[in-house]
Amino acid sequence: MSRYSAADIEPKWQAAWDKLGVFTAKRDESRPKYYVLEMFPYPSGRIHMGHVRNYTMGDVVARYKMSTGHNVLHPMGWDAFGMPAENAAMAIGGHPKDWTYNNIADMRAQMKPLGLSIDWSREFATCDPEYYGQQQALFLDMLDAGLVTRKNAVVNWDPVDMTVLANEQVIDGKGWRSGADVERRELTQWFFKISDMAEELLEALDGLDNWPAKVRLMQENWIGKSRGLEMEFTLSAPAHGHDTLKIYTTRPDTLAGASFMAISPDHPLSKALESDNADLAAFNADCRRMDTTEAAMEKAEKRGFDTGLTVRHPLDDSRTLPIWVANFVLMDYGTGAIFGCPAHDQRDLDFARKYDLPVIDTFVAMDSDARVENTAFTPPKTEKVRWIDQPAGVTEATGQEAIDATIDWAEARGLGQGKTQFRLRDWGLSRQRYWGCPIPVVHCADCGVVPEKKENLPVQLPDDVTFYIPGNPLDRHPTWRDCACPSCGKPAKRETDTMDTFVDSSWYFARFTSPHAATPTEKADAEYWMNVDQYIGGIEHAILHLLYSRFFARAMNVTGHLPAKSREPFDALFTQGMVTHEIYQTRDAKGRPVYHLPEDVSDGKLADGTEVEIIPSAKMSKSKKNVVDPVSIISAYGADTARWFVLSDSPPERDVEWTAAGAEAAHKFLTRVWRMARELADQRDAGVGDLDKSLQDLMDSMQLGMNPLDDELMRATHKAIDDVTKGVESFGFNAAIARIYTYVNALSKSQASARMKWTSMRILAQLMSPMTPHLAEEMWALLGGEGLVVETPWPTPDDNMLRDNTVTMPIQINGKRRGEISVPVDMSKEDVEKQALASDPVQKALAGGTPRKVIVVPGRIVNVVI
RNA sequence: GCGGGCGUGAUGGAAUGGUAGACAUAUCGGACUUAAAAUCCGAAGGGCUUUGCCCGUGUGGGUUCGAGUCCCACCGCCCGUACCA
Repeated sequence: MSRYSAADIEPKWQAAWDKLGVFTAKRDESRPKYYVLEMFPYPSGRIHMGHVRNYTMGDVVARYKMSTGHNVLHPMGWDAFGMPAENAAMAIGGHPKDWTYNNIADMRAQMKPLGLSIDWSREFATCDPEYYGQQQALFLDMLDAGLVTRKNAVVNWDPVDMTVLANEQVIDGKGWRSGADVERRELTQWFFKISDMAEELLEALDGLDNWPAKVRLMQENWIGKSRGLEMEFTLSAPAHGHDTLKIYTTRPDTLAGASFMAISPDHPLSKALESDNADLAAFNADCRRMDTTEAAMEKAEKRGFDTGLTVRHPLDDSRTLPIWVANFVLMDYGTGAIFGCPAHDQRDLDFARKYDLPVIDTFVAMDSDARVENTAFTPPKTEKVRWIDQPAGVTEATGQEAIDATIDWAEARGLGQGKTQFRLRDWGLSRQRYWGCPIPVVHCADCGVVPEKKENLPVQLPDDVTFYIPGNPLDRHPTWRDCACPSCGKPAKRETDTMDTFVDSSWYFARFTSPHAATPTEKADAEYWMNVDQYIGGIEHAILHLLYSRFFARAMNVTGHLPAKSREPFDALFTQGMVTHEIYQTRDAKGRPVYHLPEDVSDGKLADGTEVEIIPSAKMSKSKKNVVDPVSIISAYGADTARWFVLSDSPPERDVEWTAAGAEAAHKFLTRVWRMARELADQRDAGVGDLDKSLQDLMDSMQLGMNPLDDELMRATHKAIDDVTKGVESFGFNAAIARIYTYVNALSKSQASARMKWTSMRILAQLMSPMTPHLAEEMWALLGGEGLVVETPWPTPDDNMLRDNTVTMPIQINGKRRGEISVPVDMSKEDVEKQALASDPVQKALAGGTPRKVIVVPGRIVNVVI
């Protein structure tokens, strides 16, 4: 071979790894285990660059850990249930099952050429009956343990298609197919009682030291613990059997500033009033004609309806407050009723101005008497303020102090109770869809809702279903629902709801430890392999997937399927950024955007010379025509180039922009490295000198009398090992790669002996092996390395080789760089100061005077203040 | 709306509160070549009155001997917002 050919190299080494089974994970108590996991993909049919980046990062970690003596588990599977399969069946015909398994086969075939160190023997798809049957067993155990409940919840209902819509299927309040106005409809649904674990899920965040702080913060805010006051207001006159209105507030300190009450359209009082108030009924109906997302609710115009009812103000019997129905009050949170304090809440203020309600200040800033006009006064709860009217008698205090005092005050007088509230709601898992895990329960006329017997699992999806009409095919299947009641044996009907696909992805990491066991997990395997030492995935999963998985791990511990140490299943988490690409866009006659494929654009112009508008760094999407297909990159340059590029150009947690030039450059670099190895190998073949087995051997034999050029390269090699190791261990892959570039530049310029260069080149192969494993094996083999790189221990640097004798220190005058001095590393602070003061720029600036202050940061900098 | 994050040369980016721009791309110059490609070597933030000085990390303030980094406000983009996965 006379030039670098990935097409020849890559399949060869993949076959070599397969033959030895180096990636097959086996329990081995004698070695420390390391479980590295990337979030498994949805089988859309094509892998994309985001997958390449995600799995390459995991592969770097896995291969590095392998080389440091760990027994590595690195599995792969498919998050295979979900709506796209049903949508495909509706759009193009066929069956979700065929579509899904075909996609999996395609994606596996696209993924394998990447040369990932995956144990494919553990592969499974969540739509395998073997997997979802165990998920049903888990569900039954959780039901038994009291972790599951049934209650009502609202869904998006499409009245034309007669079907439940997902939030993403509701566009501007209308169904995506029918275009009909979507309605909120209440259904009885299954829930996991995740809110029972809110406190623990919150507190345990503290222990997740190796998770990004931002993810812990997002989860903390999502769980949303707050302490407030629950209290009752007395209605001036009872209405529809209600004589009090129970509210929950996190700001009881502002009670004196209450100027109206607001209740949810779904509040029992609001519903009761509908019967004799047609206008209110119409208002409520209008409020319910909105999709169910929080964003839509919050962004909608704030509207209210005056019920005409009033309550008495608890602080002053002579004051009455009107009760309004307001579209921004959620029935799900607190009691579905609040008091409005316009002076200290912007939303309440906007509402008060709109409907001409009073604004009553209860506190002002320490240094100002300014009253609220059109901006509510909402200082942080930690800021001290002056109170005008405070029930608990507080005069000067922070908001938080006033809240605490008011809760105590209200409890002492029997006006209300302090209450800790969580924002986190129970996890509704019912889905009215076919392509999901059937919920294994039976509805019996006599016995009610009965769990299916474990020996009847899996409750399998029927294959003979059609998708010509919307709705759940399980519902309309002629026979599938029919079954015997597990309790009394009489004819009964199966539940037709299936599980949220988040359930599937909430325990797959545990299943990988024994993917084909007859129980959800196998004790010894779970005990050995858990926890996941390093989990890698997108930041978009920061809340739901990760929170649900944390809940599931606890539930699996409660039900005996995971050890207690796995209640937190992911020891370390890394969230990686997206792969983006420029969009090339022109406009049609009507000014609408027209998108163009990258290959149709050169020098910012189309073939016919039309200038294109370039939109940088956009998420890859088919409709914008800016998708780069990994398969074509691999066939053009090879997997190592693709892997090298996605790691090199951006820090892993940030987005990386795919550019053709960048890919080209990555390939050129790998070619250059290969050529250097080839040339050295040719010299060896010509019989110049002997090879040493390792860097250590070389050092031992050359330590004395080494020539300066060898010494220089030796030091560069040790520094490269040190820096690359640190980079890989800290997810600084781009920095590690930059360091490899520097090292290669030094190596190619070096005039050191052939022996030294051979050894350095082999070290280079090792340092590159986690990122470009095929090229590394090839170099290793060319240079006479023993065995495979993948099985060779990672090199360790010698501390003596990392130390420099002198250091260059910049000299600042008043914080601006004015010169530098070179001093021995271990020179004392005093001597460094003397040298710095004696230097030309300082002497010049001092002009005979004395400095006001001299700061010496050893090994770093000297700052002279004049 | 709310919660979280990000913003540095032409471009991707580097920088434990301590020399801003490592490394790479694009560009320019040189070597090699009949020529080109490839390869190798080199230059380069902007400006000026160029022994040196000024400006410069989205914008405006602040803390510090010293701020890309910490604090406050604002602008823009991205992620999430509970039935997309």
